[in-house]
Amino acid sequence: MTPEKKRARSLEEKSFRRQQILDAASALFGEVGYEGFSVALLASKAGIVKGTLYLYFKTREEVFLALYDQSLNRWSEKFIQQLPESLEDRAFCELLYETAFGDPLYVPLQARLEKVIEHNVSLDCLLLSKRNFLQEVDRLAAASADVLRLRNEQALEVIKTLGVLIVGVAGADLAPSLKGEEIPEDVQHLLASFSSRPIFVKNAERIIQGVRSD
Amino acid sequence: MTPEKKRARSLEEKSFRRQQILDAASALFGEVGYEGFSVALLASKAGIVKGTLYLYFKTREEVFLALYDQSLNRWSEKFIQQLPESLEDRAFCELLYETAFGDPLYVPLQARLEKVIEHNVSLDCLLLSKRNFLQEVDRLAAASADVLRLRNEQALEVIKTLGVLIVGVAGADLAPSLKGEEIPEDVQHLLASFSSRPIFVKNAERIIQGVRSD
DNA sequence: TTTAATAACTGAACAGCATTCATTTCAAGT
DNA sequence: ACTTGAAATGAATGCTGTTCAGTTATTAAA
Repeated sequence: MTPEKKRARSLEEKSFRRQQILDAASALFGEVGYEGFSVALLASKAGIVKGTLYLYFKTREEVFLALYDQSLNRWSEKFIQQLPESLEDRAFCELLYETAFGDPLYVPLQARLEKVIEHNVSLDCLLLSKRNFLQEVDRLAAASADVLRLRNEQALEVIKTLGVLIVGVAGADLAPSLKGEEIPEDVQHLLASFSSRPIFVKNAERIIQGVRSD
Repeated sequence: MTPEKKRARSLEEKSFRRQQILDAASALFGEVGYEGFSVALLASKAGIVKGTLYLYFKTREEVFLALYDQSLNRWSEKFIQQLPESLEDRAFCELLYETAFGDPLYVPLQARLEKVIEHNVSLDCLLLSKRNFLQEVDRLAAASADVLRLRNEQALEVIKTLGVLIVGVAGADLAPSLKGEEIPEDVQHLLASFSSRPIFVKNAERIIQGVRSD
């Protein structure tokens, strides 16, 4: 748990310690999820005490925001890297879905970003995050424009809209907490009809086609 | 604050008291929003003490869930009632957006439903809520089928998908907490380009057209 | 090598939260 | 008037994120 006990004096050491905390947070999130997450657990996982955490992050939510920024960049990178030269709309949507939902942090954090995380964060952090977001959207749009044979402006609209759709379908799937429960037939059927993957893929396709034919 | 001090003995009186609490919760939510909401405030607003609240709701989130169920029914009712005999796709989407976002509770609660509220709620309450949801979706679909000249199955898909889109765009608008802050030009521009209304209307239209031409 | 200054780090304390439960209080039935 | 059962209470509990006066490791100076 505590690979480094030395104090962080230089800027380098400090940002290394900061990243250590974020790595611990990432691991903890994977174990207990958003709801089970606590500052006490994070501190213990990172091998420091709670007080030290607040030297590196002003609030618990700033940890999540930093985690979100990293997860967005990681996903964006991976998605762009996997994009072939050309792709059918359908396959494009499937790849986007798989890579986004494949990331252990991106979708859970994106889904809670505006309504939960951003609510307890300094303006500085928020602006930093928004600018990073803007940059990644631009990168994604530029990469997608070629693949989908769209003008850059159109690709930008596609990326923005599919981001919105991701958030929308993120809530659709059954909460893991209910996985073991006894759920009656009718409700089980309802939940199945809201399965996120087909909803996303089908409608993402419709949106791309809509943008293309404008 | 305390219009009724008498004890609730009969089932009627109890469900009346329950509704009193929900009304107080609704008013409180309007004043302080989701983040500012607390059980202590709610109790004081309802003219009872915290302990009494827990005779009527097992958890804080069950209050929100009950509030959500009512808001869904209220919005659905209002939307259906305002539907004319026939409507262009665009106007249909606009009406849906206006009525949904016009309700003071529906969108804020729907946006937090799966990722926050449902997390601390008994299975009974959850099933009740899901069944109510299913029923309202069916009502909405039936009413929309005529108006949009779609088969019932198609209308069902449209309603389900637009619900997802509502959740997606719900996070898009600027948090009210930042309304007064000094936000730089570039970020302001970014946020403006994510304004929920045009995104919803435009893409809802595309989705309806997609469903129609399947 | 000893001393002084700096700031990273600590951990106890705090205020606020949702939730619980032994006790009190009230209204209906006898 | 008395008994009874359940509604209502409010103090207590255990948890939360956050703060800060004090401690200690580290570097720079003497």
